[in-house]
Amino acid sequence: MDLNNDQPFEQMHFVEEVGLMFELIGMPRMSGRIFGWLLISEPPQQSNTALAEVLQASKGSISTMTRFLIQLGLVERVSVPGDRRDYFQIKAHAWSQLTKQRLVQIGEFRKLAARGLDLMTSAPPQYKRRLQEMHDIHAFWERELPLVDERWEQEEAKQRIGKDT
Amino acid sequence: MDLNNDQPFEQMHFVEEVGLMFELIGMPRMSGRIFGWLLISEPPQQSNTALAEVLQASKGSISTMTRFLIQLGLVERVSVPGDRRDYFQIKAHAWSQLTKQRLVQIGEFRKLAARGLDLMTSAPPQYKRRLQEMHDIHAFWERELPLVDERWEQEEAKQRIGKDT
DNA sequence: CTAAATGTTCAGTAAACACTGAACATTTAG
DNA sequence: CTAAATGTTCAGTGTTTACTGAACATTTAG
Repeated sequence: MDLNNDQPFEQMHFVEEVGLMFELIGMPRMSGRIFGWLLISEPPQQSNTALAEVLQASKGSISTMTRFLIQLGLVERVSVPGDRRDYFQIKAHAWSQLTKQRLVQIGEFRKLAARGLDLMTSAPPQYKRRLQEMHDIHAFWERELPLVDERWEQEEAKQRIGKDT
Repeated sequence: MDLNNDQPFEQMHFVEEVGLMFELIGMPRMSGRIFGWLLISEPPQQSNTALAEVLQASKGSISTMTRFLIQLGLVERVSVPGDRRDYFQIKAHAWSQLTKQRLVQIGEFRKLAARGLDLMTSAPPQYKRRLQEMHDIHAFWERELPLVDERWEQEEAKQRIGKDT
């Protein structure tokens, strides 16, 4: 393990754990490390160069992965007048973005089930149940997910009252 | 592309699409192919040998991936008296199983956020917002997901009335 | 018993993927 | 203009992962 940097061990451990978590859900570990560091860094804005140094990673990797995180909607690029460096920070409502992504996935699964049913029009009804269930549950979540997400946003807005912005 | 089997092109295309979908969500493509075929096969029960033949895959791969699907709770093994082959079929309520898996993941994210907040006890409050939001939204989903899932099971039970089992 | 059929395990291989580091592009300062 | 700083792209490399095929185990049939 290369600990040739001056970050407290616990912070780097946290970063590594977020990396492993991201890997678990099918994303590059390095994207998780970046996200992890952006969760705890002070200040929350960090430059490409700073990230490369803290995470002991190549510029190329950082560049690719920050773009990946931006594309996911989890991170945003911020620039400061008179400073040509780009800074990155966690996007507000990053997690709702992920929910929206998930919604697309659910839609794909529903469509796939529908296409499967098309292939089985002449099959006995009990053979179609598997696909029918797959179709119906995804159609159900496609309806419900946005409603729950909306409730979250209302609840969050309520909490923010009295805590300024 | 090896089409050295007598399955209609459209069925194999469907199988391949399910394979790609599984890959997209971080699972082995072959596990998706097996699941895809089990969605449309007639009958819904298929033996290890039959799967290997239809999908043009090795016995080893099929053996490993069926166990993987069983472990996920998506597929179950069924045996027939007087037939020593094992058969596999899609499990009823397979998708609710996946929801339960997802719930565990959400819990892990919430805990991770909590651990992050522990590292920042002495940081200025506005720096803690990122982690606070991460924590709160996951705690929210941890409460809501089981409720929505329960509603689905009720709705499904309603639909089954009049359609026998 | 042997032979055939079914299934699992695992070492080795092939393919996919993350990551590095160098070359290149662009901007800013002087 | 040049030099330094920042950022991107991409070919090559190393690692991880999926997959194959062979050896082995187990069951059934004859």
